[in-house]
Amino acid sequence: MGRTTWFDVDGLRKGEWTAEEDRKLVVYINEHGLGEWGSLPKRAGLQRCGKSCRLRWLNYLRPGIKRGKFTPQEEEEIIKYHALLGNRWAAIAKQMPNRTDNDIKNHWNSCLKKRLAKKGIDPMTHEATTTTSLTVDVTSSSTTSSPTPSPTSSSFSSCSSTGSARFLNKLAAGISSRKHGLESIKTVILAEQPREAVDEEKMMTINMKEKELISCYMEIDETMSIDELPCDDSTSGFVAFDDYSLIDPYRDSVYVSDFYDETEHLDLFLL
DNA sequence: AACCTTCGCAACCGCAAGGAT
DNA sequence: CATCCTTGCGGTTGCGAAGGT
Repeated sequence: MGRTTWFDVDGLRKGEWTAEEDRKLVVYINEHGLGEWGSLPKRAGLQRCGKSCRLRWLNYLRPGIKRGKFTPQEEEEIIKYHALLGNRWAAIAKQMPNRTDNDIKNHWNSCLKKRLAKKGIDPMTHEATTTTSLTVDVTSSSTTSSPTPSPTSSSFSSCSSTGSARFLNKLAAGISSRKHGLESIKTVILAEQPREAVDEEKMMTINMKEKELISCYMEIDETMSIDELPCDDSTSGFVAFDDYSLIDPYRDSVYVSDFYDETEHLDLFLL
């Protein structure tokens, strides 16, 4: 199975990889390590573009890749992480180190998405399609009507509420780093919003959201040990995503605890 | 047996972010 | 500061296999 082989205008080979090409790539990387994909093909004696080599290595040749059928447990994991992270396949793949993002994405698109839809669950919101979907947005007027938390009713969506998630994440990052006062954080973030997006009503909602976020953030005591962090707590709605960050799926937000101040960690969640 | 449709998956493409110059 | 280059990501496509009629 695969694509037919052809050559582009620069004489670079496209389409299916041969066993000989795979061998050359593996031998070269084993000898010289990763990096400099642009010049790698020439040095490895391959008539491919660097991008193609990189993809082949990451999705197929790299050691430790698990191939073949997904187990029910893996499928459950994908659904769980998709509910939290949306279509961020690379982020999901980081939680499942033996599977590639491409593999996960393919399995989701060809199988899991349809399966959820058949069950009456919206694959994007992970909510029952028969009930009204509640998606938090900075434009929403009410912030007090979060649904009863349950692992399958998350409204963490990467599409319908991208703006609000980005806003809240940046705010959380700003608070977390304590580099700026709240007002300056807000000013910076609002400057990034499209002009028409910041009307008076939205400002009020943002202010309300800000207070809500701060109060939520304060629930995390910096003196807490990792084990004491809220985890799948039906009262708070927090889900401990890893040792240092919490997701509040009902507010499309991520909170990073204060004792971990490397903001790059938060990048995983930025939409 | 022939044809059509769906599935599964490897690979491509365009875009964006970040670093180097 | 601007431009170029590299790397990484997500959406989409192409195509053989499998299944259905």
